[in-house]
Amino acid sequence: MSRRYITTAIDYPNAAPHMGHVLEKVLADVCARWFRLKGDDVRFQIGTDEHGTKMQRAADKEGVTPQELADRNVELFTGLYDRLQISHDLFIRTTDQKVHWPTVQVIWKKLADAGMLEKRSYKGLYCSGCERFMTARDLTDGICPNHQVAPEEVEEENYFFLMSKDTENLKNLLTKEWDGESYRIIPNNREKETLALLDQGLEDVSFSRPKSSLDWGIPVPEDDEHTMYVWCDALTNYISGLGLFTDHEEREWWDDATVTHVIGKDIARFHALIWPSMLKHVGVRTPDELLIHGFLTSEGQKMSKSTGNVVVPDDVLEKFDGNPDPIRFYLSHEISVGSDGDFSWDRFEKLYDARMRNALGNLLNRVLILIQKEGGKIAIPDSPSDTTQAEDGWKKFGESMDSFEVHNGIQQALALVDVLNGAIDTTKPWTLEGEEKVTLLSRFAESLRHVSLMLLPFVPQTAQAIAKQLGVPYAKSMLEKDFVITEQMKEFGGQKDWQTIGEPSILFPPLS
RNA sequence: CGCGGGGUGGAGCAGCCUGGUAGCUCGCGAGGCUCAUAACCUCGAGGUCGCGGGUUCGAAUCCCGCCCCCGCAACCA
Repeated sequence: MSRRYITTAIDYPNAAPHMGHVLEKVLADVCARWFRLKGDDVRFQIGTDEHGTKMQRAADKEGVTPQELADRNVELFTGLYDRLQISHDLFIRTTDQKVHWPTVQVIWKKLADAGMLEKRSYKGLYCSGCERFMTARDLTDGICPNHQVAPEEVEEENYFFLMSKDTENLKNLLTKEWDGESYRIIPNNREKETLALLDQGLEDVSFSRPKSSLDWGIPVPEDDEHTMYVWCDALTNYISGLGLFTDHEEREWWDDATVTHVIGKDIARFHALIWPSMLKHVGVRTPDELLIHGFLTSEGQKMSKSTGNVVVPDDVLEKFDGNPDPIRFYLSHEISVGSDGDFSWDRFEKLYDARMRNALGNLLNRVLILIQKEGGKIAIPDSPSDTTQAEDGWKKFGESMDSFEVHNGIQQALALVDVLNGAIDTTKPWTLEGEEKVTLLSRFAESLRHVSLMLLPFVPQTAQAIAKQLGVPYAKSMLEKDFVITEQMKEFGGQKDWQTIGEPSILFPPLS
């Protein structure tokens, strides 16, 4: 058995969560659930990054304190993730002074002791209207588009993290190894992109702001005049959640686990470069895998408030009376891991109808009703061809899932559904009688049991509903975190204590 | 010459790393079945895999050049 630590990016709660947040959490949750199901010891962490000027400004605008804003908005995230049945073990908040801050401050001190932090003056173009430094791209003809004024050149003191020292090391870490450690980027088309960053050369990174320009954050240890900027604060959540460098360390989840960070392409550079560099200089090993997902468009267009095409996740849930599985299914099935994808209501409804309702739900129903008419008994015959197919199916499925090609995994499960629907028409069980009929139908039911197990990481509730209708004895414990898909369960006819079916019912109702 | 991503039948995508009969979902046409949620199955139409060149016995896949879309991932969480 192996240990796995899976994390997502921590979300910035200056506004309500959108589909992009959901994509990432569902992807990570599918992975976490899969590894649990195969028997790994899994710890899964998500959270919120609550500091910074954006939060400060959003709070000022509303006339509340940043903490009040954070407390209020964080509930939008935790509530949504509960409704989506994200199976995290810890939700970490960067404003948590007990869980998060102590580790961060130790990290800072260790980086300082290692000679990796240096106070320098930073010169930039500051717009007093925006209250922030502007980059060349922010400006139109050198003028702030929001305030129609030219920003002034301002100089301030920052602590810089001397990352440029690690350029070669990081390249080695990502391509070969650094001190025997390697950090793999998944999928490999993202690897190329990230490595290109290295070729551009690495610059040192600003790690702090004067307190006068950034107050809402973690104070720099032993320097009252400065507040930590996002990197040291936010990235550290991955180990502060494990209590590293405190008296309640759970270090086995880092040192003796496969560590996988699930993040979006926008923050790949920080996770691929700054984070491992920080870790090395505080004497903590680097993570193992960086799983980078793409962005979602909405109806083929970039999601933005001005376009008005931002999809509110709760609207999607509401369409299905709070059932999280349709959206979990859509995101898993339609978006290739790592690629950009699109959310379209039309596509979403069609997929629900065609795949979930017609292919899967209807198959379950037709099989169960036929069995019910024969008395509801299950009698799975020995069948070498079925046995081989089950073995091959699980092998392929496992390979897809293990390599994080989860879209292939769910599609394989659905491909099996198609095969079964076809086989029913060919074998016409309704024309048979007696034992012949029961054994044939039992084979279909048994195949559906396998489908249900394969769907379990993606659509847990649905997978359990299928197993319950099938009457599989383990059905009631399927959603528990210690439920494991055993070798026996993966065998065709391996569930010896399964005798009768349950009560058939409509798995997915039609859309109104 | 900023950096990336993409261009595959009507629509949306997979395949490309590790060359070898072009695959999936939706849509369309014609049959079939009647167990089932007006569902299901079969067959069919529809593609010079952006363009040009190269490597190869063989290229959607590898190499070179070009065209067209999209993103910003430059201290933006």
